[in-house]
Formats: sequence, structure tokens, C-alpha cells
Amino acid sequence: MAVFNTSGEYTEQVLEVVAQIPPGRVMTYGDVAWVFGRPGARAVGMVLRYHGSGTHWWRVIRAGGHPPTGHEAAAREHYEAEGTPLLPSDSPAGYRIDLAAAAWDPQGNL
DNA sequence: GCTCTGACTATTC
DNA sequence: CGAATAGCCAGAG
Repeated sequence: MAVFNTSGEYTEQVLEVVAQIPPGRVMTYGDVAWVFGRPGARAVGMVLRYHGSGTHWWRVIRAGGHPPTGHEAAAREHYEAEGTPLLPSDSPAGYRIDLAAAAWDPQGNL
């Protein structure tokens, strides 16, 4: 079982950055990782997979504006609920996130 | 302490 | 433009 939270510094870093993302905004895995200087895009996804419970993981997407694999439907509901700019017709998921408008920057990092 | 897996990314076919 | 391959980092067994 996961038992994260204090087991990895990386984990709390990711969760912290994700927690700073305001509603209607999204960040790519690579972007979140780049904020705290750890280009572990895969590791970021892992954090949300284990720790995702209690964290707005839907605000963290892949490059190109695609939602997490296997969670496109759930993420889509959150985007519509928060007013995240989505682009109709595109990608195998049937939709895509408008990074040009939803892309958020921490503006200050850590 | 080593090995496998994973909600990724970029490049090539 | 879509699918496949290689490279990357971090955590769990």
C-alpha cells in the first residue's frame, strides 16, 4: 500500500504544486515537475495515482492537453464543473483541454 | 539494495 | 496524423 505523504519529498512537492493550481486552470505533468526541478513526469503521475485521493488530479494533465489515461471521462466532468476551457472534437478521448487558455503558471515557483 | 511497474514525454516509422 | 519505441524519474515489492 502506498503510505505516501512523508515517505517521499517528491510526493509532497507534487501535491503542493497541484494544490496551488486554481479552478479552471491546468498544468502538464512535465510542467508540475519542472516547477520544483524534478523532471519526473512519470513520477508525478504516480503521485496522483496513489495519492490522488483528496487532490484535484484532474488539474494535472499530459502534454498536448490530454487528460490522464483511463480517467478522461471523470476529468471532463470536473473541467465542465470548474469552467475549464475544453476543445471539442480532438484526440481519442473525444475532447482536449485548451492549454492556450487553461495553461497556468505558478509565477514564483518555490 | 536490486528489479519491476507506472495517471509521462519526445522521437521515429 | 496515428501507432510504436526509447528514455526518464520515483516508489513499491
